Amino acid sequence: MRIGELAAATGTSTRSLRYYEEQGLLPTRRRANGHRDYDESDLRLVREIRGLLSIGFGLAETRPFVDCLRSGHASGDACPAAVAVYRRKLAEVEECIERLTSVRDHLRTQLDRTDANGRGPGCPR
Amino acid sequence: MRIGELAAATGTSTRSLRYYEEQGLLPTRRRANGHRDYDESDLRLVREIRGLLSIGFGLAETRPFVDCLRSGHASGDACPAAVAVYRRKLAEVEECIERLTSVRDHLRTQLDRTDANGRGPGCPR
DNA sequence: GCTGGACTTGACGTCGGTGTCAAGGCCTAC
DNA sequence: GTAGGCCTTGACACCGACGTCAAGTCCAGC
Repeated sequence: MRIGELAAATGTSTRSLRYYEEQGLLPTRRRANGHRDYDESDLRLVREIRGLLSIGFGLAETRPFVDCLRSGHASGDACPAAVAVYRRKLAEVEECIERLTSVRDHLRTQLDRTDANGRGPGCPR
Repeated sequence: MRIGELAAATGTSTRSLRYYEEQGLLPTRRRANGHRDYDESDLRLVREIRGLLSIGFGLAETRPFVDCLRSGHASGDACPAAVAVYRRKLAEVEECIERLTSVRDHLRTQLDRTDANGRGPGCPR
């Protein structure tokens, strides 16, 4: 499989795939003519990466999952390092939710207050 | 008040203040020697900006609040344009909370499974 | 043999809010 | 007069995940 096919199969771009390779997430197998060559296992790697990115992981955080797959495990989260990242991410997400919730409450309070006050004249738009 | 004093008074940096000015958020008053000159009203402007930034507003989104203050209103959110930004931000934040909540639930599920099985179902998505 | 599409590497652009450096002007104290 | 602290403008660096352009290589089809 060439890079364009892999990109199409995973819904990403060749640029991204080269970037993942540059970051050490994808292997560098080449054909005789220098073109990159991929197989089914690489397809799984890219799907794992894209899945994690889509839910807010950083590229670096996908490494344990990718390593896990490449070391022969059936799923990327079968390894302790990956599970640890899951836990860390969960804590991060929970903290973010908390922060946003308090911001939300703050915004609601402000809106209630300005609704009560009415509007001032001569405001810039 | 010179720029260094304003920076100290607002807990920010001179670099940031010059940037705000560059973005049209702060006035450009100068002394005879070319140094920037600030007063109490500018202090309020910067405090408004920093407060909004700290709860996740972008600098551009602070503009209506700053304009509102500069047009003589006692508070930055006294003007319709500012209230509109509040509403928009509230919607954004709420959507973000929703997304993160579903990610959180997803992560928890994954963790439960790996805890139970020693292996997860594969690519999360 | 030629066209054109897919591939290669390399490098710069993006976005936001700064940090930081450079080279110089101003002002006060000693 | 000089040290040094604050000010000035200008410009590059950063982070992340790419987009995009450039110039050249490879290969299949006609």
